[in-house]
Amino acid sequence: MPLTILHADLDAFYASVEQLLDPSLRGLPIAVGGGVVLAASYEAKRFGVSSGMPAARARQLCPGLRVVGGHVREYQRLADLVMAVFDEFTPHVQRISIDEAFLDVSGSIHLFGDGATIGTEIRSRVRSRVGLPISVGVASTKHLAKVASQVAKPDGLVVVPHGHERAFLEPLPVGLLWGVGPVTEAKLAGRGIYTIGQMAAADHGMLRSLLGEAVGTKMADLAVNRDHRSVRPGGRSSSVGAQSGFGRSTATAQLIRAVLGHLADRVSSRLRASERAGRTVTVRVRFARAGRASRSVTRSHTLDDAVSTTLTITEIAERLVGVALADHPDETEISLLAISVSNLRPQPALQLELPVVCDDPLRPGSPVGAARWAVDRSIDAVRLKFGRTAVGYAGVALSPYHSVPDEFRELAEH
DNA sequence: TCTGGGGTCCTAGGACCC
DNA sequence: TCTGGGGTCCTAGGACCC
Repeated sequence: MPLTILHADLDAFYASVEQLLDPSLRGLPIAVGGGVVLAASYEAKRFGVSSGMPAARARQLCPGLRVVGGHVREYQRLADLVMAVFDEFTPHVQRISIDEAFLDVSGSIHLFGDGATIGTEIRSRVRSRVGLPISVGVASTKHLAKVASQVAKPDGLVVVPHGHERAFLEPLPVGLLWGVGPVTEAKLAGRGIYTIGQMAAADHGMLRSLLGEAVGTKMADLAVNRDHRSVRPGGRSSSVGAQSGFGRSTATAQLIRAVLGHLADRVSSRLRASERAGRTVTVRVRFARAGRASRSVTRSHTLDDAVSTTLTITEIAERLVGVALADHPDETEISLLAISVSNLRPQPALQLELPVVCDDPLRPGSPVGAARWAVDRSIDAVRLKFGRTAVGYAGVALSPYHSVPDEFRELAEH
């Protein structure tokens, strides 16, 4: 028996929430974001406005565009309500971002009806209870369900009947395949491949040499709807990171320290909140030079022990940025810094009190690490009670380098 | 107009071990 | 002494997704 997989995806999510909260925005072209567009309503998309675009550019394309601020808390709350609707049909729900999920309803059909019936009912409940439009794709594999939901947008349902998968895929552009972006699309176009059908007919060896072993094999499989991935509930991220863009600036020690301090604070407090720590610290530096495309480099360091203390991560990051700058002596201006911690493992709060875990990885045997744990735990506790801005490290909390308000940063979290 | 921020996965070379 | 193969880990970069 073929499986029945649904992919459910809220339409223009942030923009739809804003229109839900403020009825005067309904039917109007709107964009959510500050300097850049995080989401555009369908009315705005018709003018060519898309996410990731600078707001100034979006206004040029769409003169009547309303740019609205983000109701960050509402996004999370409403998305969670939608996910709760999914749970009513099956426990096999895999959330893949704030606003979309896969559902394996194969075992629910005898209770609720076939995939089309369940998809229709989900759309109806989300509309009536939450008030948001949602598109649903129904198919026998995850990948095809995802393609179907894209075809269904906006506010639609597309069912791909079993046995008709390849006929459905054949005429569609390769860009609809999950994993095909601008670069891959251009490479395929160079071989005269524009549709999924053309890709299915292409020589597999050629695809692998053109796109690389893994991507080539995957594409050859997807084009003929070979997709054996199952819907897996849960799953935590395998890295935690933060970045900050601040416009072209001279790379002074003060700037670097202030930005890294702030980033390390965000990353480490999130690590501790999820009771995790990581062994690998990675920094990214984006160089900015007038009249030339910016480029970024990364430097990473893997420690013997996992860390999650603010000051330790700050110090490692500072050292790594120093290495990156030393490797590029001709670059004097930077426009972005990022810190990411990976190689994560559980670190229960209880363990934090143990001296052996508190060892300072930069200076093994040093009691400094233990003191840092205590300070971080205290800061976490105060913030839990009085809010993030109540307390922090001097020079971090007072730093002027906060180009984007923290609420906006949290848009992309989770 | 190269703009924001938070992620995943893949590739390729080198070190190291068996 | 040289040769071979396989596996794992680390590092840097890049494509892609929301």
